[in-house]
Amino acid sequence: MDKNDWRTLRRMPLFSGMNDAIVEQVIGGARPRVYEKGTSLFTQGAPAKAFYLILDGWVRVFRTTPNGEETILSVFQAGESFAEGALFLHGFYPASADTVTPARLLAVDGASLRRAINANPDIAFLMLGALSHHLKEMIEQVELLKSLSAPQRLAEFLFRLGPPAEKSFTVKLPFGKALLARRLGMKPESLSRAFQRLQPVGVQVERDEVIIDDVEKLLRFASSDEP
Amino acid sequence: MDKNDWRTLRRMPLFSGMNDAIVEQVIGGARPRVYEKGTSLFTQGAPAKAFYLILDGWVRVFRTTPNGEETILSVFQAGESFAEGALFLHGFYPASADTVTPARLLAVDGASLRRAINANPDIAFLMLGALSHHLKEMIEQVELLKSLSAPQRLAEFLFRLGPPAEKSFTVKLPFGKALLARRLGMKPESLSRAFQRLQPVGVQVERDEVIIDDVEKLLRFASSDEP
DNA sequence: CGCGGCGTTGATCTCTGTCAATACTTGTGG
DNA sequence: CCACAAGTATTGACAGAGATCAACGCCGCG
Repeated sequence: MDKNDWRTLRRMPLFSGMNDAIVEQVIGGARPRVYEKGTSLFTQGAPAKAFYLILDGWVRVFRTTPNGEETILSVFQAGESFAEGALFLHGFYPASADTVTPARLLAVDGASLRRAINANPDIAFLMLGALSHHLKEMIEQVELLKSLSAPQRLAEFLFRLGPPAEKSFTVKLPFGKALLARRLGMKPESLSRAFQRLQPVGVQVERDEVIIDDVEKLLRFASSDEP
Repeated sequence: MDKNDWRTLRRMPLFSGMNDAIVEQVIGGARPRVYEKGTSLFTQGAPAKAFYLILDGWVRVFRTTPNGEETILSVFQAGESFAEGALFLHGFYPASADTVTPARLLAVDGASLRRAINANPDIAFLMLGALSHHLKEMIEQVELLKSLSAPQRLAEFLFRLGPPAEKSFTVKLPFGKALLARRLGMKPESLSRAFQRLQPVGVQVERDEVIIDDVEKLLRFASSDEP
């Protein structure tokens, strides 16, 4: 774990503005481990052992429905943490997770996290903050699913991808379109069509490069009732 | 606050199996207050002052979309708590809430909750548990929205409404059908039709009374890929 | 009795999933 | 280096789900 890793950790929402001492107390003796693409980290229903901090790569969290399909709940990247909640539930992971790229992760043991919280109540507030953040994200996802059309959800997603307060910008899609489609609650075919629908609003796609001409216009489309 | 109220509190998921001393530390000096139907408790974007415990009645949590519509996120009943997360976010409620029936609530001040946590770390674990629980609920809602049809979501909901391990049962719908429809992410018209679709699976509706003939069959319908 | 809120029903239209065919990309082995 | 195979993305035709708009029925209430 080098200097860069520590910077990544310090910048994580989980540790918002805390010093290295706190970070060290939380991660305890955890050492970074490398996972190859497609490695399963934990499975829905398995005993909850740890939560994870991402140093590098992308991770996908999903649920397997009774009839065997996978529903993507979220996709996390370097600098984010996940599965904190599982440790305070009733002992079992409520979802599964695996890596979608090669990844380097820190797995923090549940028992040692509890010890850290007891030793230093500040850490409790960090965890409460992280959980609240995840909760807010899920709340927003529910709102989007219930109130917006597929192209509008895509517009929302692209908007959040861009730098704040830019009139126009270019981004590389963070992960494959098949995964993106399911993350947004639609089929890959619908994602293709959603991109087409966004052309009149100033969105161009080439491979995994997306050009947004007019953020204003994009946002107006996302929140209009006339799709 | 009478004996009954204390029993309600002790049974809340938030306080799972804790004694009155803990309950008292959490609620601090909060006194129950009566709200008439339709009273707003807090609004999206307002400074987060408190979280709530429901002693009586029903509460609806929703977000107002940019174009003015309301999306229902959850509906809570007596014995449940909500808005804990807002206190650990960045100072603002991410959603609005109001009462859908006359209600009696306990509002626990954010500042005093923080003091309680610092005084007794056990309380931190209670709050972490409550937040994890809410997060899990939202996760499940996302899964249902992404993977099931409207009638299937209704079937799921009815199933959870019933007593565990009964072959057949009758329930009164907990709230109006218009609200139920939006809670399930559909329009009232679609809810009517969803109920019709459930007749062949042994579901009969009369007013707000629902009869489930065969729970097994209902569940099979909810998790089949042939709607 | 008539009125207003709530729920249902019907007709229609749009969106999204499905199925199938076709590029295009990437990787592999000859 | 090329040919081929496999995975990934797009496109088209179609069917079904759900939204929308409008009308009607049903209660409860003044």
